[in-house]
Amino acid sequence: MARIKTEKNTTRKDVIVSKAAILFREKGFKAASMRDLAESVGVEAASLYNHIKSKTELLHELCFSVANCFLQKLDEIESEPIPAIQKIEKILRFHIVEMVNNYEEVYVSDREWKHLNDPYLSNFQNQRRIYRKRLAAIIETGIKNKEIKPIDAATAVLILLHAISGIESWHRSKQKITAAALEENMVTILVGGLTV
Amino acid sequence: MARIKTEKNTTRKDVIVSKAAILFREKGFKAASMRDLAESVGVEAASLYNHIKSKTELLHELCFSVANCFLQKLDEIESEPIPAIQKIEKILRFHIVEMVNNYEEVYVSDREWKHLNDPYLSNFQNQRRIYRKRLAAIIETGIKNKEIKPIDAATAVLILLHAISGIESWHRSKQKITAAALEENMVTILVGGLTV
DNA sequence: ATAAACCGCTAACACATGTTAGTGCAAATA
DNA sequence: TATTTGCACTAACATGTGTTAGCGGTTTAT
Repeated sequence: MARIKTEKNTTRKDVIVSKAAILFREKGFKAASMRDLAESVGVEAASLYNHIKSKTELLHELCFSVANCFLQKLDEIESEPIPAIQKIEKILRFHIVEMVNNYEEVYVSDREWKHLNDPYLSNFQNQRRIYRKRLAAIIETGIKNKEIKPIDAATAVLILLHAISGIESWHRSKQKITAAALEENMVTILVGGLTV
Repeated sequence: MARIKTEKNTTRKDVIVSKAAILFREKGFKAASMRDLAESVGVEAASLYNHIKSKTELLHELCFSVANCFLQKLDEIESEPIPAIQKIEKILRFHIVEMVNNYEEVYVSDREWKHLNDPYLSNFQNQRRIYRKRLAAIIETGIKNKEIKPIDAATAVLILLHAISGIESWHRSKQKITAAALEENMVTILVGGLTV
């Protein structure tokens, strides 16, 4: 009957959500059972329900906390008075750092959102669509200003975002280069690929 | 008691595998049930087992047929007497075309292989690792020959492969540019990003 | 110290899952 | 035509699933 151990400023629910992220990443949302999660938290499955409403609630929390984090940063960067290509680079770096540091959450948000239920699902998809449109708009500005090659902006966004999700492979690989080196390499290739 | 309809030179198993690809892509392997699959084939769930051994067998078939296809092409391109950067471009174009044309299969192979069981799982992971090493070797040759920027080859591979898997978004999007335009844009950005 | 809130437990549920057994019709083969 | 094989069906099973009910102890607040 040992309680879930919490560190300072974290609720027991936080602990569960964060263990869920790890589990959902490694097995996928559907394949991860509440009994698995319970075991990794150190408790019986039914006990989880003293803290959460349902399994999907865990997915909501993960998906939307990640989405909000990126949206907020985009707001910030969009309003800075710098060239478009620098905005793109900043956003790219932020994505990379987030993917490196909050791997589990970001990965789950990226790959498992399909299993959200409406209305969360449509909501999430909308947010995502709008986010990409805003990125595309920045790129188009850069193209107008001759900072960026005249390419299809939507395609560029697609490449950027998916390349970032490739950091998953870096996380899993044995001989990792440092996170900083990874970041520089990615920026070199991707920003280099966009720049005129 | 209507039989599964087959077209010329396709077995009933082929029909099942190919419906499975569609289903696995849209719901994920775990979330797609044999009853779902049966319905999409137009038959009762139990009837599927007259043609296949198990649900995972479907995943084997999909994953390894895609993997073999790419391996074979790599063999071919590797032995051509052309500069490294051109080899990379050729492979990239091949990946793009495959992802555009055999979307379901390639996507499933890329995202759902986690749910394979040993020994298939280790096998697949090995093939994948080796494939990436071979791509990295080509890039390293290109770096030595001053065709390609001095970047970390493994990171470049990771970006290339994941960028390609982003074609998923293109498939889903409403206002698609043409497949040919997509290919050119991707090559411009990615090969451009690698080239010195 | 007493009351109240918290929280982990056992037991159980309703249901979906992959899969097997066995039956009988229809197609292919002889 | 006769026979064998192919194949779809119904029924069922064993297991894993998310989740609820209700008990009793522990921590927190009064």
